[in-house]
Amino acid sequence: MSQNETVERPVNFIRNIINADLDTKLHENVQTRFPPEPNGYLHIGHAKSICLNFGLAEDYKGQCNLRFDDTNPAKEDLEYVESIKRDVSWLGFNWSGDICYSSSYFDQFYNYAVELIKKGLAYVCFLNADETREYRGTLTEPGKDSPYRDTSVEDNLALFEKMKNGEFKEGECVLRAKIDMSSSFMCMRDPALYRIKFAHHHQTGDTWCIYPMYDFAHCISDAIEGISHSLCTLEFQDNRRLYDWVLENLNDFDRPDRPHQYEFSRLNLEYTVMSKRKLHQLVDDGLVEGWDDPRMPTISGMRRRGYTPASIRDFAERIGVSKVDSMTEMGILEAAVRDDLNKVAPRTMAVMDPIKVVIENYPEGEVESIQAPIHPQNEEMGKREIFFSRELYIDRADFMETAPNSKYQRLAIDKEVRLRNAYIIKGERFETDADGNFTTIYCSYDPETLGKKPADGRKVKGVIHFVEATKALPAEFRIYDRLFTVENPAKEDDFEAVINPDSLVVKNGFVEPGMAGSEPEKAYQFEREGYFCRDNKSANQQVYNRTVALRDTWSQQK
RNA sequence: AGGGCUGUGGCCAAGUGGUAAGGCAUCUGGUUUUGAUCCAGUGUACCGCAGGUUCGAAUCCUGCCAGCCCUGCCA
Repeated sequence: MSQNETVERPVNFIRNIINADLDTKLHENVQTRFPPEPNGYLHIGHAKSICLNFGLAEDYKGQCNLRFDDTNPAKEDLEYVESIKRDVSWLGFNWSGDICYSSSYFDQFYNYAVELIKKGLAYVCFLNADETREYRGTLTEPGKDSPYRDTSVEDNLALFEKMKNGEFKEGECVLRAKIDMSSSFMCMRDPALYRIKFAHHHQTGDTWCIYPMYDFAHCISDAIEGISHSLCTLEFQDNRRLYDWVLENLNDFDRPDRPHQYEFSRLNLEYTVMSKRKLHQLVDDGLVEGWDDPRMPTISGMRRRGYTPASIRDFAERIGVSKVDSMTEMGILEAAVRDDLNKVAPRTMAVMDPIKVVIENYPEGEVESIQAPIHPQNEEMGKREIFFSRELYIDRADFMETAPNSKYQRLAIDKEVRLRNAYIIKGERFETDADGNFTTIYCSYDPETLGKKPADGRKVKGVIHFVEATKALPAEFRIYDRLFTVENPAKEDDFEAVINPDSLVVKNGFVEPGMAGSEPEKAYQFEREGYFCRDNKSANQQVYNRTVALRDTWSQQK
């Protein structure tokens, strides 16, 4: 085993390759890169790639670049480069050195294209898009050579220069690699290397009117940056032949330690969509509030929802890396957040669907202060002040007139229950409105049960949460659920038709007064309910987003 | 015979010839002023199927089946 190998992380096929390359001294160190195209917001699938690339660099004491793959100005925008930088930083990763842009290598790409032309390996082709498609052949039939394939090197050089100088119209011609029109790899049938676009580029302005294609730019960018292991997703497996072809035909890069591409499977998560196109569509069609809607699988959405960087990194580690097309259960993501939040989230109580409770034997006008632990398993987090008085709120779900069975542990008439952090109370009677909904529950309390069990030894198993009515702060709760009703919405003809109508349910209730100064994005556990954070877009109001509910083994049992 | 990949318990995923890790989920106990957490325990996995090689195969060979990707001047 290589001494460079670390023991903490789970093994995967990429680590095996790296270990082998280090052992054979093919590479001295590990250099990776995360290469997003700035044409949308990052999502949890990107997070998997970010954690992989940056994680590898960290573990092997190598480096990882953040490189914007900005070769198509028509689709890209500065807004996206800003959001991507923000998301990567938020996840806790530091790119090595300055941010990289493929566009900063445009001069070099141009020169390498000239090198290929001079070697007779590239030519300017005037076939239009339709003709090119016809000439390409099909999956089962070879293509045929372009009539421009045998243009002389001198003419190609001149033509390519004219392309650069804007002497041709958009779409009039492209620079193509001269490879093999009968290759079984479609991407090897004389692929386009450069196309004309009179578009303003967010980095290079109007300097260029020709832009390199992904397959030409990506491998060279990797090589320029000295990337050792270039990791991408499965759909680029065929493209690897072109990646290799380009580098092997360029004098600067035709060497054993040039970058090599390895492909892993992209993340698919149940009940959501991961393609940028579909995510764009949800935003554009107004089906969600925006890229950072807490129901979106985007990094910014998850952040607003209350996910932490630690939980996302842990998730990435838990799902591993392989080449299998897979569909990951939401449960793994949820388990990862719960594990993190359970440790760090201060506990507090919130009543999201309030019913008034009147403690009839409690003195009128009196408000009692109680010190409650901020985290029952972690004394060091200290205490918080909560209140108790004659009037309280409990959650509607915690009261029934009569217990349905012996397992019922909540409040009912003639049944005792513990109020979390406070006294044991007993249901006495109730009032309803005209529709039969409970409006007020009248209870009695046992004054000898604050912080202790009943002296007579009677058992009170149930515990419900509450807030004191006069000091409670009104708050809005946004209860989020899966965005789609089916496991794999991408498979639907119209994925927007299977959006979960209950993916957001808004409730209005109360939180403890101590929540007045709660920070946006900071995780709290509303005891017995779940993990919540103050919405980062509603800073002046008491608005809480539910990150994830507590694990519930009870409601499933019926 | 287009080509490239992949098939290990419900979901992820180790394993690369020596007799199937781990996580999530499930279920069962215990603790508990969160039906949470925590603790302990819990799986007959025909290792896609069928042959073959071998003392021995998830691992090697052959054939088959299934799924995903490839015919953008997108990435």
